[in-house]
Amino acid sequence: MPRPSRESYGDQKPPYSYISLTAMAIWSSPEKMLPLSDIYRFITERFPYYRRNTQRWQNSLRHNLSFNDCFIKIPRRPDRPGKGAYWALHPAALDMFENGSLLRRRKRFKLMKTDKDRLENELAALANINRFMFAPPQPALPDTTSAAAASQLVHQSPVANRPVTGTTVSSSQVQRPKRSFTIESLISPDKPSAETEDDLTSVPVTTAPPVAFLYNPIAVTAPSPCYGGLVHPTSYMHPSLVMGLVQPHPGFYPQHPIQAEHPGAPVSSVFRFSPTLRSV
DNA sequence: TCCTAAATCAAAT
DNA sequence: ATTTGATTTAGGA
Repeated sequence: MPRPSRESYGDQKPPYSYISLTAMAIWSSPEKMLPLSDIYRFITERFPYYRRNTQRWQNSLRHNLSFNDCFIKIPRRPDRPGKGAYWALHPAALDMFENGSLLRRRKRFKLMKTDKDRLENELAALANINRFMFAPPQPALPDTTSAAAASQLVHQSPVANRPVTGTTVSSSQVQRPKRSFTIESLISPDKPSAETEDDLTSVPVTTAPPVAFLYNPIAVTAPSPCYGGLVHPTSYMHPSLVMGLVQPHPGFYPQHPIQAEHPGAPVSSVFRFSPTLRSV
């Protein structure tokens, strides 16, 4: 007999809030993160009720994504183009339904402003690094440690890690002499110079960082074959926001291999230069 | 009934 | 596609 083998509620509205539906969709994915379009699909495929009035509920859904801190937007990797960013669950929000109700939580999941700002910076930094990794090829730098090696490594993506210039991150331009990128300068334990701290977000990006990109390691169970990596020191948020070095990078490579079991573990000062990559 | 999360409508980026 | 605001609806203690 025609029976919706699914866990379908037929045309009745499922007893789930948009937040729980979205969380389900995200959590059901291998990488624990999905673009908006896939969230829509997950819902419409399972719940016939949502095959109607799409304009209405999808607008509400989107409203939820950006309004609730439990959802974080992760920039799409340039080598995997598509529309929109990926949406993931904030690790600290994984238990937001512990009270049992998928209709209404006891309290909203909200981050303190300070945490929200940190998250914002981190994502900016990662997106920034992401850009470098996939920056269009350019004449080699005298000092580029691994431009050549970089292009022959991972995947089939056209990778080039040459400096991107003229990519201004913020308003207040800061004139500074370009100097060659050196591992030493990035991992050196000494303080990032007086002016650094407060001006990180307003410096033109001019230096090539190590080849890296971000992914969502919340789903990683073991060091990924093609990425060595370092857990971002300020990866307060996503156990998952991990910087994956695409290839062994002199001076950087696995000071601390990715350990899915210990995500977010503080590492070195390698990423001291974030949130904005700057000439050093 | 009260509190406030969630849904809705919709304008602005 | 995202973010934000205003307003209404409704879960559940």
